[in-house]
Amino acid sequence: MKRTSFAKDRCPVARSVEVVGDWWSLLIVRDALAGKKRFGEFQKSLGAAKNILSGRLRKLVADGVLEIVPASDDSAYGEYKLTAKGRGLLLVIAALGQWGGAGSDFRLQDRNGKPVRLELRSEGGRKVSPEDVRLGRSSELR
Amino acid sequence: MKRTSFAKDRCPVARSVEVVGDWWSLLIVRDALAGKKRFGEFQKSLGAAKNILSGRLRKLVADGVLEIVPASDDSAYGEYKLTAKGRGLLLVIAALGQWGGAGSDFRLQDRNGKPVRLELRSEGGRKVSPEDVRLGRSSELR
DNA sequence: CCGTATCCATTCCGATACTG
DNA sequence: CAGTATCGGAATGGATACGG
Repeated sequence: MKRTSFAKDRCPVARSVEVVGDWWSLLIVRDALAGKKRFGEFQKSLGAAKNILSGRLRKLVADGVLEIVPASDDSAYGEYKLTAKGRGLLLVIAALGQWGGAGSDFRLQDRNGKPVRLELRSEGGRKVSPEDVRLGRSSELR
Repeated sequence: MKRTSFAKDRCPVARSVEVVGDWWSLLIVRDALAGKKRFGEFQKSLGAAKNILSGRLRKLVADGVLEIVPASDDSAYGEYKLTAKGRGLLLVIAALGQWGGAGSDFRLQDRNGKPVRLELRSEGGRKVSPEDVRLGRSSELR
């Protein structure tokens, strides 16, 4: 009676959910994208118990989202850094932020501080509204 | 010793996670976006036990992601339909799909069947790469 | 076919104490 | 500061049986 795993699922959404489809992982990635690196920073920001934070960080490292780099400054301990794969989650975080963000202070900005938004574009670069988008046939989803 | 809730968190990512930050909810939304409407369809597609599927559906309805509409064809039972808010999750699903989608058959397409992708654009409509995007200052995140 | 109710195993979470 | 160890309670997940 094990928990069903979607790791091998053909649907990429399911595979993603397997990795970041829980509470803490996404918030950890959010903080990492915001520049946090140290165990203590995450703990303070998230308010999670150390044991569970420890477990999540380990899992994220195992999944290739984070990596531990020796140390930037002093400490004998390493820092948690997003891998390229992990940085790819920016799109997911951004989408969640936009969705939950009506009337909030969430912001994405480019290097010059200009606001950035997520958009759907079709091949030629034409903007597409969500109502006009379809997922592939169901058979392609699983 | 209750589970901490992020529903009131100032960060929209956290609030979103509160609603769809679990396994099943996102997959249910995925299926709903793909056109599934009936209890049985979800159950078959997800392989989830009926009790937990029931609970998730109820929660998603309570959160305004799904609604129950009388019936399209025959049955005395209703169908689960995405609300406007729920359809907004397409961006999230799309992001997850793109992220987990290297070499898979996941597709988004517009009405004409042309492929659609998620992109980051700054104000003027200029494309921005993920590496060039920053989240607001940490203080804005929580 | 659409759920609800029950039972049990597992996993998760929070607090705290402890080590280096 | 950065974790590991342990513990109790809560929520989740799976199977199955039952009722509309």
